[in-house]
Amino acid sequence: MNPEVRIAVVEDRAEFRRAIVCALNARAGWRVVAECADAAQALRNIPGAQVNIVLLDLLLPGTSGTAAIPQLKKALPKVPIIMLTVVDSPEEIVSALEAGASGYILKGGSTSELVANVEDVLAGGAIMSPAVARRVVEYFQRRQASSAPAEFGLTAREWEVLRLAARGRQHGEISMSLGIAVNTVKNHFRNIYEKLGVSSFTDAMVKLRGGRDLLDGV
Amino acid sequence: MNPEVRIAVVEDRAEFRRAIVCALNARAGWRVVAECADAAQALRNIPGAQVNIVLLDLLLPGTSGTAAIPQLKKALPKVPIIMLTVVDSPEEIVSALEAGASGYILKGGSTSELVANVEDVLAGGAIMSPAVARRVVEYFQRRQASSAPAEFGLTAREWEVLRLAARGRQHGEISMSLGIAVNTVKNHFRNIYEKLGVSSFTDAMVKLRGGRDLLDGV
DNA sequence: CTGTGAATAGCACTTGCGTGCTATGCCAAG
DNA sequence: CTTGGCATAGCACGCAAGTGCTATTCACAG
Repeated sequence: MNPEVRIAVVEDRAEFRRAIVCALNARAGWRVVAECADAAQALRNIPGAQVNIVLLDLLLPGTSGTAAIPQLKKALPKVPIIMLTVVDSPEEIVSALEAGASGYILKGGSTSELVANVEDVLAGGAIMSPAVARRVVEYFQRRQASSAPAEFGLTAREWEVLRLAARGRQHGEISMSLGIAVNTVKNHFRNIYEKLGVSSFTDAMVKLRGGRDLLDGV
Repeated sequence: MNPEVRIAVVEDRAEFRRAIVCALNARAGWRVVAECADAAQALRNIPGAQVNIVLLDLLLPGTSGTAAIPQLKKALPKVPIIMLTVVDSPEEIVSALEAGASGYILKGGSTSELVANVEDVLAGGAIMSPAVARRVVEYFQRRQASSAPAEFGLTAREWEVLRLAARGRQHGEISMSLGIAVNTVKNHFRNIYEKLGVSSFTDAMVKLRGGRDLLDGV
């Protein structure tokens, strides 16, 4: 029936990419017809390659994998995309699925699992490994009750700074309100970001809101 | 390590319940210690039965399985619940997961799959069969596509840009996702800010949220 | 047919944000 | 007493965000 399953692999780390490609090529009837190291290559090479399925890494140099999904989907609406990555935060997973990914697998599983997952997706299903499913479930449960504030270990002063910023104040205004230097405000943000594992104010808000975006309920 | 895995099964159709119970009891170290035909029975019998995991049907006489989840969770916060049902609508699946279910399996799979899924959940994961995962993905993608109409005189495109930013995306990522230039993204923000009478993204969020700050409800 | 508004895009520029690094004073736990 | 966490502060640098301005295309209403 299927003359051939044509696969594209997008992954920046060459050794890892090779390993995946080998595992996939080893299966009869499958062939990796496109290997790409970043999003730009992917967008250039994949549309013309007649692929049936795309394996896409999330952390790529330049454009992130998630950002590339909508464009890949626009060019190839019917080709399923599987995310294959080490990133397991609920927010990233949900973003990828919203963007159009059909599956999300964490690196670290065996190659036989990978092959089985690809089969599932080709058969019209979607796949999430148990670890990924767990993150998705966490996402739902947090958005439901936001019961556990998670208490990221922020100090009272850090919360104070955050509250003012959350009301639209900028660094200079915050420093005036609290009677401290702007540099100190910046240091508080620095420490907050580190504790939350983010690198921007907006990301911090999303994280503290349990993944609910800033327009939730508007 | 584990002296015994104690399981509860809630399912109204007796024959089906028997089949499940047999399959689970057949595994060494597992024992079904509670069989219930409806939610009321479940709430009466399960809390005292020292169970490690609950298999719960969705369609039950009287209270639905989903409605029973929060109460079971309140009595036994740490005991995972797996939904086992024929209902595969995205809304029902999402509701169950929001309510606190750790997994969702469609009836019709083999008993060996069932056993494997229970193992995954006991190991701390969450599980979704490919068919269920597919529904969840559909849910996310519809949620992203369906958009609110203009209430502040903002155009559809402007809302689209805002929503991505509200999830923590920065200008460059937004431009990639929408397939437009960064300058165009900036222009959209420019117009948004003018319409709202603000001059920063955070101010725009506060304004759109009716003055409620970004940490409201956290 | 023409005007208006939306979406697109570019360029130059300023400002604020985020980060890397260092440093001091304080206070409580060990 | 010393260690460690917290709050304080400074400086320099790169980059994202926001601003001012212009311009093209397209659809649609007048």
